[in-house]
This record gives sequence, C-alpha cells and structure tokens, in this order.
Amino acid sequence: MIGPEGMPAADAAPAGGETVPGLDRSLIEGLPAFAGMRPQELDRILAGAHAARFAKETAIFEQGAEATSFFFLLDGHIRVVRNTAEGQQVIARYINAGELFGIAAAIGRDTYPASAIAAVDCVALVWPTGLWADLASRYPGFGAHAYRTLGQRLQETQNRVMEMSTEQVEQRVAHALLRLVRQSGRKVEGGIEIDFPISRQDIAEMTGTTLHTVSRLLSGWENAGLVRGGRQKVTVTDAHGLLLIAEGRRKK
Amino acid sequence: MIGPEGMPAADAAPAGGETVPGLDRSLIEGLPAFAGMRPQELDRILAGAHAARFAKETAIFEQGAEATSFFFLLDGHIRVVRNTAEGQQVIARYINAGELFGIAAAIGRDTYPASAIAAVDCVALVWPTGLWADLASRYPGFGAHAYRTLGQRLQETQNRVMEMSTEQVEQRVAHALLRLVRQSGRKVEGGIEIDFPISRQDIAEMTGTTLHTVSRLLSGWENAGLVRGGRQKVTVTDAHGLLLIAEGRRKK
DNA sequence: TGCGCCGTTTGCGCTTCAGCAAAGACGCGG
DNA sequence: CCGCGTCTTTGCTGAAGCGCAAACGGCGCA
Repeated sequence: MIGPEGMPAADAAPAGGETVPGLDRSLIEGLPAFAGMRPQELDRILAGAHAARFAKETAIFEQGAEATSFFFLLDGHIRVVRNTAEGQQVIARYINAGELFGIAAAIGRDTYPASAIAAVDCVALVWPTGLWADLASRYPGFGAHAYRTLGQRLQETQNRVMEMSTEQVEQRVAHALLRLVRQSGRKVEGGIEIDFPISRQDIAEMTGTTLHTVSRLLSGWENAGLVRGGRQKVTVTDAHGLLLIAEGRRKK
Repeated sequence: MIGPEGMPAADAAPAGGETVPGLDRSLIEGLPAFAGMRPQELDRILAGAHAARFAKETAIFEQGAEATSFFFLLDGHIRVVRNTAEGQQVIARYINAGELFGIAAAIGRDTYPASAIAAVDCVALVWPTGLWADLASRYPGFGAHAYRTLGQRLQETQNRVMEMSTEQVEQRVAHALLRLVRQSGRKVEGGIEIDFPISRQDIAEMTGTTLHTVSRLLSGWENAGLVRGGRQKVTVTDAHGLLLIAEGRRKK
C-alpha cells in the first residue's frame, strides 16, 4: 500500500500508446469505483485525467477555493480538514487509496467545502471539474459509485453527530481509533497499526476533544494493554477490549 | 411519538384520468426541484407518483426499513430521527415543504438510514424506489437538484460536527434556533416563530444536550428579551442578539 | 553527534453541564 | 368545567474534561 519515495510526477509519461497518453488502465482496472467497465472505457476515462504527486503535508486543495478538479486517490492517505471562522480546525475524515475525493462537482458546488492535506506522500488521478457531468452520465456505474460514496459519507458524518451527542469522550476516542484501524490499519506484530502518521492533536480534532484528554486516555489504555503509542503512531493491541470501552460496557 | 392516527393511508388513489391520475401539475410547477421542466414532463413525473397524507406524529418510514419509496414534501414539516443502539435518539434534521426526502435510492441504499416523523399533518408525493434511476436519468435537472440537496445536507451535517466540536452548549442552541427560524420561521407580531410544534426535548436532541439545559437557556434568554417561549413553541424576538450569543461575542 | 523543535505526558484547579428530583403550568379530552 | 397528562421550570450536586502550566523525550537537522 505504501508508496515510498521516488515516484515521478507521472504527468509526462513514457509516451506510450496512442489512445492512452501515459496512464495505463491497469492503474484502475478492477477497482470498485471502476467496476464493470470495459477496457476501452477505462482508457477513455483515463484520457481525461492526469496523475499527480503530492508531498506529505501539502494541500491538494483548500477550503473555499474554486473547485477546478476532482480526484481519485491511487496511493497514500489524505486528511480532510475544515476550518472554523475562529481558526479552529476539525478533521472531517481521512481518505484512503481507492477513494474519490474533491467531488464538489458531483453535488453542484463550485468551491471546495474543506481542505485536503496529504498525510503522507500521495499519488492521485486528477480530472478537470468540467468532465464530471460527462463521465457520470456516460458511465452510469461510475456515477452510481460516486453517489453511493457520497451517501456513505453523509451517513458516517451523521453517525459522528450521534456519537458526539450521546457518548462521552472516552467512548468517542475509542470508536475513532477502531474506525481508523478498520479503514487504514496495517497488521504488525502484536496488533494493528494506523499506517499513516497521526498525532494526539489529530485524534482530538476527529473527536471534538483536546490533545491533553486524548493523551491521558491513550496513556491509560497503554497501561491497560489495549494500545501501544508512539510519536504520531498508534497501534491497537486489543481491539476487543477497546470495543468494550467504545460500547460503554467497561468502566474506565 | 404517539400517533393519534385516524387518517387513511391514502395509498389507493382515486384512479383518475389517463395521463395524470389525479395529480395536477400545478402542484409542483415552478418549484426548484422541478425547475426547467416542460408541462408534459411534469405530467410524466407525476404519473409515477401518488399523494399521501400523514397525520401529525406518525412515522412516514422507519429507520432500517426497506426503502420502498422516495418522497417530496408538498406541505408540512418532518422530523428526521436516528436512534442509537442504546435507545437514545437524535434529530438529524427537519424537512420543510418543497424538499425531497427518503431518497435512499439516490445513494444506492436499500434501507432508510433514519426515521421520518410528521411534525404536523403532512402531504407528500410518493414514488416507488424503482422509479428513481429512471427519473434521475431521464430528467437530468431533477437528478442534479437531488444530488445538490444531498450535498447540502452533507455539508450541514459537517457544520454540525464542527459546532459540536468547537462550541459550547449555549452557542450551539443559539445556532440551532437561528437555523430553525431561518428555514422554518413564520413572521408573527414581535418576532419570528418556528412554525411547527417543537419541544425543549427536541431542541436538546438537535444540539446534543439535555432538555434541562435547553430550558434554562431559553428562560435566561426570555428574561434578556431575546426570545419568547411557550409550550412546544419558540419565538425569536431579537435574532441579532441571539446571533451575538451564537458567535460567542456576548458573555452569558 | 549534539542541539533544538515538536509532539507528548502529567498535574491541578475550575468551569460547564449532565443527572436527579420535584413542583408548576398549559392544554386537551371527557 | 374539571382532571390529568405532558411539557416545562428550577434548584442542587457531582464530576467529566478543558485550560493552563511545565517538564520530558525522540527525531531530524546542522
């Protein structure tokens, strides 16, 4: 999954075939977002795109900026961040490889509602916004997948509202960790590790609390043998135990 | 919660004329959701629908139930409610006349993610889910409007997450009131009133707090001359003053 | 290889709110 | 017109968790 180093901007490709100017359909073949499409359709879709590389911690787009492009993440992890008028920030979600993002066009917006920051070095396909309507109508499976994604995000966001309304901090942080591990976990010896750098502050911004509280909770859980911590690193060693906390079935 | 029931399901329509079985296009003509459509297109759309009436406090659909229909609210106000596994409930949003709802089909779901309860007696157009794909592709403007609506709801929900993360209860309740007044306000003498019955408990479930806290806040604001309260009734008399509180620019 | 920065840990006081309890009031139905 | 149910108000108490402050430690850079 992780694409270490080295990858060229890929914009300028080795001047390959005729219909496919540099992007090979094997990049996206078989991925859910492009399921059920014929090879030449994949080529057509890729013909409108280019690949771009984004260095760790750089902004792919900024909240409020004109939505000139939409994206498909080929490799890496992206943090979607919203800023309040008062300058505080909240992490809306993380995007993993294989997901569409920045699809403001799909919902008829002309600016991005949030910023996207590369959590690690990333590679993404980039299409101009103007192509959205064309792609979505010409390839209904693609459109349907995008709208399903949108719906899932709406529901996840509402789940978060429910958590914040009904659970206390300890449970919310436990839920957030479990979600991260499920969506972006990498099996390591002795547990599952979140496979991108994530700070206590980041976790706090996902759960509506402070880094202090997160740190305290993680310390406690580390003593209890549920997780292992590290600088910008969390490894869950006892997912079941954490689930008990998340469900509120275990006292502190 | 309790349904004083009485009115018939209204499923069986009066088996009217040929192309338009009982529904006149004037019902939806000129509404944003159906903008830019020709009269016979409106008729076609209505041909697949029937109108139904829902008594106050009855469920139009239930969370988790199979999504057999989607809806357009002609008149009334609907409360969209999600229940937690532990039995607590959270109000996701209110639907006003002129909005689509229950569009699980649009995002490829086959069950409703929340329940819809009529806050007052309501009238809605009802289409079978199977017609969604047909309508959305045959009338692109209609589909685009639906997806725009979806996107707006996603953003509103994220705004709520941000509020809950960064603001305290007082500000959240003030924001919620202002939003209600903006979306469903009715001008009355001396202020703007939320034009459907809404209890302190409802407001608490919208803002992630308790009815006690909401009651205390409203009492305080009433003394300060910002709102007037009543049984299942709130009137905002000084929206600007309330805004100051919502923005945190005024101390208690 | 040493320094400095940034992320992390931990303690302490204090504010904000939820939880519990009980009484009051508004309106509907009989 | 009266009684009852539901919604609302209000006080008190306890505690979750935020804010502030300070110290620690690991990683990367010079």
